[in-house]
Amino acid sequence: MGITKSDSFSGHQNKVSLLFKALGHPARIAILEYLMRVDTCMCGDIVSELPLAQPTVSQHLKELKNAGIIKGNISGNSICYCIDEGVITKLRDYLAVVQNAVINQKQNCC
Amino acid sequence: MGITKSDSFSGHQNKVSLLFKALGHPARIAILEYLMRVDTCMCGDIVSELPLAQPTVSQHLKELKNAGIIKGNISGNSICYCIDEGVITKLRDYLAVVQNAVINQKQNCC
DNA sequence: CTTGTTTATTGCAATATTACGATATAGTTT
DNA sequence: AAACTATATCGTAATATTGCAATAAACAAG
Repeated sequence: MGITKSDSFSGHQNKVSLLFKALGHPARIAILEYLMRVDTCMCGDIVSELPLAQPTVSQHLKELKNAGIIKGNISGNSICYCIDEGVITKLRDYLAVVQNAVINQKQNCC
Repeated sequence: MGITKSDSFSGHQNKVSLLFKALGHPARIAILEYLMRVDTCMCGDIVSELPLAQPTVSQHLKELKNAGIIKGNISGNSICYCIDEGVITKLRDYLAVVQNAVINQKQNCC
């Protein structure tokens, strides 16, 4: 019913899916890639880099922050955003486990 | 407006976000982890493993299949599902690029 | 061909997400 | 303090997602 039955799944499964979900929108990937590209954390104008209105960008930033994918420090009257490497590592490690499990499967009929 | 402005983003950004989005639900993570655990591709009953009704599971399987994360082969009157390792690798590689970019940033003020 | 088993599709209700205008808040500058 | 800049929040409309009952479709077994 549009309501996700979070209670029916493990805490681990919920946590992992929330991280992936945060990356599941092109605007948020664009933000991530912009933060990569600027070669430092970005203290300032992310809005002008994206084809979206300021409140929409603010909302996407909030979701990335809530998921822990980016961090934001107040710096004067602007905000300094950067990617939290730890979470990226966590996701990489998770996918490594998945990949290893698949590789080591005794049968692979597909 | 609930409509994602896909046209405003690059094809790459849309593709990546669709992969992450497919993993952005605990039921789909549970399916992935079940497929890992059974130590082979699962030819049969995934429904009984999940706390969801059969049509709901079928829908989640369809989304994983559409995203290319799992493959399904017909095998008699049941279906054989397994994880597509290639896509997992693709996501790992993407996250590795992100991680390296962050590590090599000249300044990291956060 | 009928029955049972497994998976997919349809239709719909409930909730979530996306987007943005308007407005608020916080800080800086003059 | 007034004006300006940057970001957040509120309210709301449009669309998407989630979940399931009912039903269909595809195949196997008797």
